[in-house]
Amino acid sequence: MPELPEVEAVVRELRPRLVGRRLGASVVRWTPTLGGLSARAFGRAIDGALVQAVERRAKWIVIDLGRERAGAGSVCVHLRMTGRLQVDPKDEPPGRWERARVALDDGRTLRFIDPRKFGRVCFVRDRATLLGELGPEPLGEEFTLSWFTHALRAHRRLLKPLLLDQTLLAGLGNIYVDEALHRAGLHPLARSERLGPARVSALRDAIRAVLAAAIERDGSGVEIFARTPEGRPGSDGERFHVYGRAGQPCRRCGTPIRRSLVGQRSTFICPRCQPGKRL
DNA sequence: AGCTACTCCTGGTAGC
DNA sequence: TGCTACCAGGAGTAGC
Repeated sequence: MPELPEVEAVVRELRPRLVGRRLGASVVRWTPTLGGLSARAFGRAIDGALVQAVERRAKWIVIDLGRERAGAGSVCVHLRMTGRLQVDPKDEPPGRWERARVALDDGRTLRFIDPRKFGRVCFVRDRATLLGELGPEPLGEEFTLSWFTHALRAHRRLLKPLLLDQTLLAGLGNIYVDEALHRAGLHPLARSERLGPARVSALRDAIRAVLAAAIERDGSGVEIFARTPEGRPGSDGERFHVYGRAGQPCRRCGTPIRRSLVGQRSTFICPRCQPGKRL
């Protein structure tokens, strides 16, 4: 499932294909994709708008339509579990899972494909409507050690659910939280307010290292989710240390990785590298 | 305030 | 072969 690194990869592929393009007519095959807006209102809002920029904020893809009267606002896309955004020739057949498409002025078309229908393509005048509550970017300057120390103390929550909370820190999902916790040697059920300075620092470093490494490799390795907008699969799938590796030996100490549920989510730990409560 | 359970969806897979 | 049952999960919400 796309998390911050996969979304970053998509944005990097889309940017040169979209910036400077003018949007045209849209076709929406599954209206809930628009997040409440009618297909007609969506079409009216974006038709004729010029794409000024394509950016990432947390796991959102933000297509900035600038401030022209015709297209003031942004199209914000969330891939959720299985969403994909790709630019194809305009005669590309929709296939079974296309939920929406928007014509481009270069003869191509921007397609949103999403088998499980969880993804969203939202038009908003003010992006803060969707992005305003998000916490800082884990790779950004705001994610300082002192801020993180304070945030972990203030919230008094279990570590994993807290790290998945996008209003605290924006961009981590199930995979990279498990990877970061393993790298930092921390248990997912540890209390956030009880982490000492060394562990807070190790966690912050681990989060950044895990995300940066994933961005470098472009994609999560889970093929269906890791495809770039051109449909190429992401690179190697051997990168994870714990995620999806139940029963397999920890790459650091050889102890079998254990799977359990934390807050309804699959959670993978090495019981030796991440001591704490039993899962 | 934080925690749990539930909801949205459907492709894939395990079991019979 | 063809069925059923269940799982995956980001984020929002309700209820305690």
